[in-house]
Amino acid sequence: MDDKKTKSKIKRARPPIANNGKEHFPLHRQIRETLRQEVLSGQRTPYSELPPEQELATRFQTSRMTVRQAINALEIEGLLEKQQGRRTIVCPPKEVEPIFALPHDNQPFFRVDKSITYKLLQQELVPPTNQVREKLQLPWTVEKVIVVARIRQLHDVPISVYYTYFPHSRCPKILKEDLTGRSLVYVIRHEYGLAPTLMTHELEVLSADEEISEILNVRERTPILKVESTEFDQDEAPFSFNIEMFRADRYRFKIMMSNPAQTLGPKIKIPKT
Amino acid sequence: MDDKKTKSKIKRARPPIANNGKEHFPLHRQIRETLRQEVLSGQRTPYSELPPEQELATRFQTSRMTVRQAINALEIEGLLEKQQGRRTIVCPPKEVEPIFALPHDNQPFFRVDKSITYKLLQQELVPPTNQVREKLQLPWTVEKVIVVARIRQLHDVPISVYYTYFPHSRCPKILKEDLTGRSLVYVIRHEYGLAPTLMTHELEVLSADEEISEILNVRERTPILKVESTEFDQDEAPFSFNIEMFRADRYRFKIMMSNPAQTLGPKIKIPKT
DNA sequence: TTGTAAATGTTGTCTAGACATCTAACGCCA
DNA sequence: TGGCGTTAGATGTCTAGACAACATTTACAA
Repeated sequence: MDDKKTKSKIKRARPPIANNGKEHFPLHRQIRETLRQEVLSGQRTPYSELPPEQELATRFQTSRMTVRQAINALEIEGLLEKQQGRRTIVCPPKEVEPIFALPHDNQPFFRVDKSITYKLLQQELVPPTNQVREKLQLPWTVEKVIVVARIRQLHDVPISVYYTYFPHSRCPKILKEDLTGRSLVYVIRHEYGLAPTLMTHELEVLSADEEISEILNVRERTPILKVESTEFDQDEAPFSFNIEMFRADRYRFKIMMSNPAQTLGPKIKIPKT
Repeated sequence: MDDKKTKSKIKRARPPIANNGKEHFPLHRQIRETLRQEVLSGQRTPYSELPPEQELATRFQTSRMTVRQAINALEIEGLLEKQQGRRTIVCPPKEVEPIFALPHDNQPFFRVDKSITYKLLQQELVPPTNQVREKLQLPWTVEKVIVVARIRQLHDVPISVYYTYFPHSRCPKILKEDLTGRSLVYVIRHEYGLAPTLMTHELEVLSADEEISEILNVRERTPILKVESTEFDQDEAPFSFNIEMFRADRYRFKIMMSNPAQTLGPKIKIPKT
């Protein structure tokens, strides 16, 4: 778009003389909304560069710090992306394709094409934290659990990191499994015959701290969807506990479930939404 | 805690003379981490007041703007809460009790004690948006759908706002129902006998814009969990579409589900997690 | 030609202060 | 006692500029 000499008609928040007429928003807010509109209306396309902050400051007849305040807010919102030394660019829209799903048969599902890859972080015996001990209902005599930590990637870009904990007694050989390119769920189901009768999922939204942002290669404060799930067998005994942290700035999540009380009848096909 | 004269040992990011030793984080970052530690370690208790920004600036031997940069980041993170004219306070920890749940029988569930109340925003016939038309698979001849919009409150504090859309033909009397204090799900299930055979939920994390922040009475940019759900009957026909937006800064969400393939056996009790 | 150094352009950090706006406390008066 | 304007204290907005850190381009030298 035309980035030059389009002197704006932004209302000054605090006009030189006097103004008891209210009705004016702070300058940084007006700038923010102006820029937002430019992006949402399509005047600025994804990956296109914003003018330098100094130029925007001149155009809006304000100081650079005020422009920065507007831009920073839009960055947190996920509309813009900044990087020191380079110009600020417009973010692409969210992936509409739901990337993680619990389909109607309640088997956790993850897009299974070759574009999904895994990076192993950890696969060993560790002493359980209090949370893991509690979730897996471990007796006090148990001193170690198996932990498998992996990064899930789409086109080699990380979309989540997850930690899975098993009691050692249930699947001792997991430690030696080669998990490259295979869904952990698949291995558990098919090689150990462990299918959950009951699952619980707890969701929480948080913002990426230093550690997570480094692992997922995103900026700090990127919104994260944390999913804690526990799987139970027929005897109500938990056999795995998972913590997965998705970057929530780019992806949507989908859950499909059928009602057991009704599924005793004819089999149900899944309508395409 | 002792807020006075505790001169800090913060390393200056850009020392007066020269420093090629790297190893220093920006000043606002050091201040942020210092304050974060003070909160997380329990030195600062929930609802306690931070010292004024000017005082912190003096203690850290920096300017007020730099302190503000640190505090603003912690506010976005949900650790602090600011309000113009008052001192900044430490946020209470998140509600651990999951406030919204899909229990094992797949009936959406919401805490049913008297502490949950509703505020009606809208209950009328409207022309459907394209999204609603698509989700409800409405023929082109349908010109109006019923929309019910309500705010869900815990102890009279809003926790979510939701919009439910029905085809007019399915439950014509909804328009005249008194929904005060009653769960909409309850009415649909019991008075119209509509129970879903299949449900889909799509989750998305976003940050509160001006409209949402006003409805839910939170600051802009508060993290929001948006849940879009569709309910289908035995004939795979959708009979309701819902959009609910929860404030995600305070609450967790829980989903429990049993595996239909396994629940044909003896009845399952839900373990208390 | 290629590798490296310098220059340039951009965002990041920080300052010291001014004034606006909001809240709560104070104090006066009825 | 109760109501109300004033005042003090706190955060919000904004400026004009300086220097730092990083990415890219340019210029130069081997």
